[in-house]
Amino acid sequence: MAGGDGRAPDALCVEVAELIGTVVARYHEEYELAAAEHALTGAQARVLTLLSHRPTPMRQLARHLKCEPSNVTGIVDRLEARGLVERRPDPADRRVKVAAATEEGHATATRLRGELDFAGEPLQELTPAERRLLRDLLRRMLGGTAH
Amino acid sequence: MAGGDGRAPDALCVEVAELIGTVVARYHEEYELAAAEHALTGAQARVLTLLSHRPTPMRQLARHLKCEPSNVTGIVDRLEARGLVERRPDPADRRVKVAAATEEGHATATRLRGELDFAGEPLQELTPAERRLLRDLLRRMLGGTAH
DNA sequence: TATTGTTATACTCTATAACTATA
DNA sequence: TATAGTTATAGAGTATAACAATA
Repeated sequence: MAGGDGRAPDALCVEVAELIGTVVARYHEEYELAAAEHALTGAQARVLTLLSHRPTPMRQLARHLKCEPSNVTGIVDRLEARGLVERRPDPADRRVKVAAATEEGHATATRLRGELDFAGEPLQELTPAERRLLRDLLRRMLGGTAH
Repeated sequence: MAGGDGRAPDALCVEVAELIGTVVARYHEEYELAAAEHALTGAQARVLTLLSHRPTPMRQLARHLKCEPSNVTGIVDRLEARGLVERRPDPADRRVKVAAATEEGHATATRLRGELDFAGEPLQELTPAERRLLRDLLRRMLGGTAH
C-alpha cells in the first residue's frame, strides 16, 4: 500500500482513490438496480451473465465467482426454479453437471446487459481520444494480470 | 446506456467498461480481505469507517449505507458486542441514538484505513502527470454529482 | 400524528463439514 | 483415493411489517 512503506500519503493519490471509490459505489448501485428490475439478486445476475456466454460446470462457476461450490448450488437452484437456467449432464464425466442458460435465460441476460452498460453513459462525457487515454491509464494501473 | 438508443456498441467503450469492471472487482476483493484481517465483514468495516469520521445517528447511518434502518441495528449490535462502537443518547432528541466509535474502534479503523488504500499501489505505476490526467478524466466521467 | 429505533420474520448469500456418486 | 456436486447447518446482510418511546 502507498504510505505504508514510509512514503507520505500523497493528496493526489488520495483524491484518485476517492474517485475510484465513487466509481465502484455507482457501479454497484446500477448493477443491483438493473438486476432487481428483473427480480434477480446481484449474485443471480452475475451467474446468469456468465452462463449466457457459455454453459459452465458448477465447480468452474464457483471458481469464477470466488465462492464455495455449495453456494453455487443454491443460486443455480433458484435460477432453475424460474426457468432461466438448466443443469445438463456432461457425457465425458458423469459426476459433472453443466449449468446453462435456457432460451428465456438468454433473453433476460440480453436485456440485462443493455441496462448494465454502466460505463456507457458516463463515457459519453469523454471524446474518443480521451477514452483511449483512459483505457491506456487503466491498463497500466491494472498491470499485466488484467484480462 | 450506450447502444441502447440506437448507437452501435463501440468497441472502445466496451473495453473501458470491462477495465472498470476489473477495477471494481479488485477493489472489492481488497476491501473484503482487509476487513477480514480484523475479523470484520464488509458492512461492519464500512460502518466502522463512517463512525471513525464522526458519530452518527442510526437513521442517518442507514441513509449513508442506502439500506433499511432495521439492518443498521444488527450491524451496530455486532460492532458494539466487540467493543468497537457504542450507542450514545442525543440530549436534543431522546428518540435518537448516536452510534460512535470507541477508542478501540478508532484504532481498528486507522489500521484498516492503511490497508484499504486500494489505489495506492496501482497508482505507483503512473507518473504524477498521468495521475492528474486520470483524476481529471474520472472527474469528467462522474460529472458534477461526485463529491 | 409523525419520527426514531427496535423487534420479528423471511429470504438470500456465505463458509464449513459431511455425504453421494462417480472417477 | 480423489473429485464433482449436494445437503445440512450456522452466521450475516437485506427488506417488510409491526411495535414502543418520544416528538
